[in-house]
Amino acid sequence: MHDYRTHTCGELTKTYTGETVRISGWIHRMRDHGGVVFIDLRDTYGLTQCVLEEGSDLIQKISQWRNESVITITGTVKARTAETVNSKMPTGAIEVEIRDAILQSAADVIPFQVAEEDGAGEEIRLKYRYLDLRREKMQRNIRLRNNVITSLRRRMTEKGFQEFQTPILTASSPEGARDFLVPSRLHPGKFYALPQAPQQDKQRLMMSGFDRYFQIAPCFRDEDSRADRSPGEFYQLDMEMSFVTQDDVFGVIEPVMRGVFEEFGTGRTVDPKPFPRIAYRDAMRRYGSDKPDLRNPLEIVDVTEVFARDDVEFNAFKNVIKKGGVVRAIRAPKVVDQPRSFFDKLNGWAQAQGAPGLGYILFEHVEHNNDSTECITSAGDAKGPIAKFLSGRALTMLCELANLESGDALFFICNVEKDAAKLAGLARDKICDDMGIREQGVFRFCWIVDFPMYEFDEKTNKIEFSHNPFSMPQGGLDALENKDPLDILAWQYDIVCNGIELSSGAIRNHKPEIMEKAFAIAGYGKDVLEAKFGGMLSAMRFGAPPHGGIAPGVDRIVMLLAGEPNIREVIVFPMNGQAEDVMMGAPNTADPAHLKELHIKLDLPKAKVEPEAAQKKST
RNA sequence: GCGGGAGUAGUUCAGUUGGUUAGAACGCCGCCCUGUCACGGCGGAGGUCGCGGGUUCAAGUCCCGUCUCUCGCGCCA
Repeated sequence: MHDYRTHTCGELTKTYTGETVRISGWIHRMRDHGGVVFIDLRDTYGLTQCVLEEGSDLIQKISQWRNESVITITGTVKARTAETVNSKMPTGAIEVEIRDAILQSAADVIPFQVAEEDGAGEEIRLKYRYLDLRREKMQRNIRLRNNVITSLRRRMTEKGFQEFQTPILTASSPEGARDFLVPSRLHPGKFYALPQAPQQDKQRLMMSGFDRYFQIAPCFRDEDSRADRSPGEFYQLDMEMSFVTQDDVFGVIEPVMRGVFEEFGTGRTVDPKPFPRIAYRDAMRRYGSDKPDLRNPLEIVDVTEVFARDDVEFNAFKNVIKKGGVVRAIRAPKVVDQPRSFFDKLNGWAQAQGAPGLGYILFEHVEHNNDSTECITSAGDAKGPIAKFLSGRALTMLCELANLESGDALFFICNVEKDAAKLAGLARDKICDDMGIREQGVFRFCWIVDFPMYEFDEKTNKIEFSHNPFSMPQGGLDALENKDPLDILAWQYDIVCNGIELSSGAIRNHKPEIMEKAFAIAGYGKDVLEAKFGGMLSAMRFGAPPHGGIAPGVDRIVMLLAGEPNIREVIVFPMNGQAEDVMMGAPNTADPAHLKELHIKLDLPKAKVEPEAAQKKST
């Protein structure tokens, strides 16, 4: 018989009755009835009830073992009597009568409970992550992650993509996030950078003629964390393909995303229609966001023209419009029966966001004309604090623009365009959740396309790349030479699911002359370009195929599928919000000899914490 | 860097207007219990109320400072 197990804790059923088996695992729970003792033994596959019958000479020994100790049990599989069957457990029809038990590893008293969700805080869960990971939910999440990654690999491989490994020790990229640096021993004063993404590597592979690349790629960015952004490092399904247009990239990745969300959606559905494509500018106008959650049925409409009319007296908006501002409206359907507090709370919320308030008009009665392209309302049918400032014609225009029905309300936001769009976007989500009308049980995908190539940076007063400087501008060199830079669009796209940005991608620029011009517009001379991207430019001069790709975030995909609001719930050993691994003690000091070898001298800021307190924390 | 929330037993939390010995559940320890499966019963131990200062006859509670965690903003091509 095997030293540790003949079966797992998830597999024994009635068909094994009478067999002598050996199983190993953790003591999940113990129920000591004095004469008879039950042990739920747990491994990653399941739970099996083991029983010590009355009179067993093992009772004395075993009843002293603590939960989470690792033990090996040898015994006989017995069918339970009808009254004692537990139909909630897959192994609930049997139990193992213990003949022998070995304590493989005794557990101290555990700092939080493994067998139940006791609500332990994240700090302590991360400190004892190996205990936390034993819990059912974490086992399920991490297994899901593994299954998702396996599925992604299979789907990409089936489409003819090859998986590559690209360097971890690589060069700093001047654009984008902060790099993690690694000092070089052989080259004093020089540093490697960890890749923020294998962006240039995958382009080099296309230039190497490999045609279809993918990788479950580790990416490193030294930026602050968020609930959906793990600190320090994360994984992407990175892919790139040659001789393709934007449609070709969508044609490959859309079925992969759809497939994996259908495969692991467990009842949640994906709309069978192609993912809608929304131009960036439309997304900002209609949803106030470049990552709209399409489960939210509310849309934003521009009603600036109504408030600019001479027969509208609302000067609070008029004065902003005169200075170039816009008015955006959100239609809230069928809210006529909402209590006054519904509107007051939203107003208070808007003020907390820094807005003067959230004006609204409640349209009690709206009549549609026969041809149904027009609707009318009269002043008496419009209620709310700002209704009195609008003429009947203006109110009718609002009805038409927002396609209102009787009982609907419009909420108004007025500001310069960028701020109005942003607040309208937030208000759109706030109103949706207050009304409780966000769609449940679905994954709503969309593509955001036609991102602008450049944007005006108000801090530096300069034109900057708005996204990836390697993207191909729509219209190519001609557009760069002849259009207003701020009007130039890029072959740059995002994929969004339920309001979470899963990925950015682009058709890349493969022509050195376009690259030079693109960088010149952003104020970078040929020398800068040559210094920073010399290798890439050079590769472009030896026959570079047109190519493009995308890189969906694996952690975010798993997070969505697991239904977790926090990305750290789907990562085995995440760092905390301060990018520390509290269990491993990373980052940590280096000993002087090691630093010397790396030619590094420290120039530390003044200590923020008393040394004593810092020491207390680290123990 | 900025803003919100939190910090009380091993864990999750309660703690009134500032007023007796700071409580509960789970966990832990001891005893009892022959069928439970979140077993049950009895008893017990366990607290620098994050830390420092202040107000007060009296502070978990009020004030100031500070640290930590978390959410958001900035940042994240």
